Amino acid sequence: MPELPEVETLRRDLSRAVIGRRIIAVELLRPRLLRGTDGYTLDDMIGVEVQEIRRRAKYLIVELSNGLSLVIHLGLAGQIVLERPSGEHIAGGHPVPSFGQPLPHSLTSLILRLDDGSILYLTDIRQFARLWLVPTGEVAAIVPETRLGVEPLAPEFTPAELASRLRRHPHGRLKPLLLDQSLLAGLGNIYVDEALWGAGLHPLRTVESLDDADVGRLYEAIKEVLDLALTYGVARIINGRAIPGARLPRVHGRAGQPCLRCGHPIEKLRVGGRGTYICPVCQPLVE
DNA sequence: AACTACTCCTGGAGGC
DNA sequence: TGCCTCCAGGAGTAGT
Repeated sequence: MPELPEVETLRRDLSRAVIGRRIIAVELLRPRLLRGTDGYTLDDMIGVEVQEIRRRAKYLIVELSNGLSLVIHLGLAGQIVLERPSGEHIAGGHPVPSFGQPLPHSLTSLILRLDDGSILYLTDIRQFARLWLVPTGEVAAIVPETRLGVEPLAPEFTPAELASRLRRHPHGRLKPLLLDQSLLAGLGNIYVDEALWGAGLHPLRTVESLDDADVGRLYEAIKEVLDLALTYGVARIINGRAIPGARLPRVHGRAGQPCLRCGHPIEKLRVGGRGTYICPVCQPLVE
């Protein structure tokens, strides 16, 4: 569930707390989390300063002062919580286990201790998160530009760019294409549903059925949902169910509840094996 | 090119 | 209460 807005929010929140801090201890409780070290070990992070935290697609890249980078992908249900000495918690990623619950949890995979007394916990109830420690110059081997498309927050992402990328797949359907990280990097199941609802487009629409106005609305809807999530807070969903009270989600996880635009009940379908939520009135399937 | 199925994994929900 | 099955889903791979 951590998609671009969750990872970007975490990047921003962690950056203000850990940049300039030194790592004083590393505990890897679930060794399978670590997928590649290029011959280094996690102990090579000890005594080293955090210089920068970057994001590409759904990857977090923690650049260290010794020329290494810790690359983190939270997978389906990875969560990071930083406990600061003040008692403040900085938390992001999957909301289960609940933020604020005592840590470490039985599924906590990694613990980093920092020189100001902060402790960072990576907890992952589905064990699909992945970690790599590699020279910063070789991060591209883990986060390959050849397999990652345009960043929706970057200036290169324009209506023309979206149209050009979609038009390479005239027979492709919208939802699988928007989930394809090599086309557009960072959207996942939830925000794709939100964007398609915003644009009034059915997830099974083919690219060739879209006119320029449709693509323009889709572009604006993607920008809008990312802006909502980054400004007012990420979508709140646990085990596929929307948690009421936030601005997002507006459609995902709301099966049976009224569409916020027209009142018709939201329907759930499966598209490409993924649970998909639509308003059948606002998002008609036309070819 | 487009699609499906399968793998990794665990916890929560719902059926009976 | 308690088993059992299904589902959640990012990403990679294999097969059609």
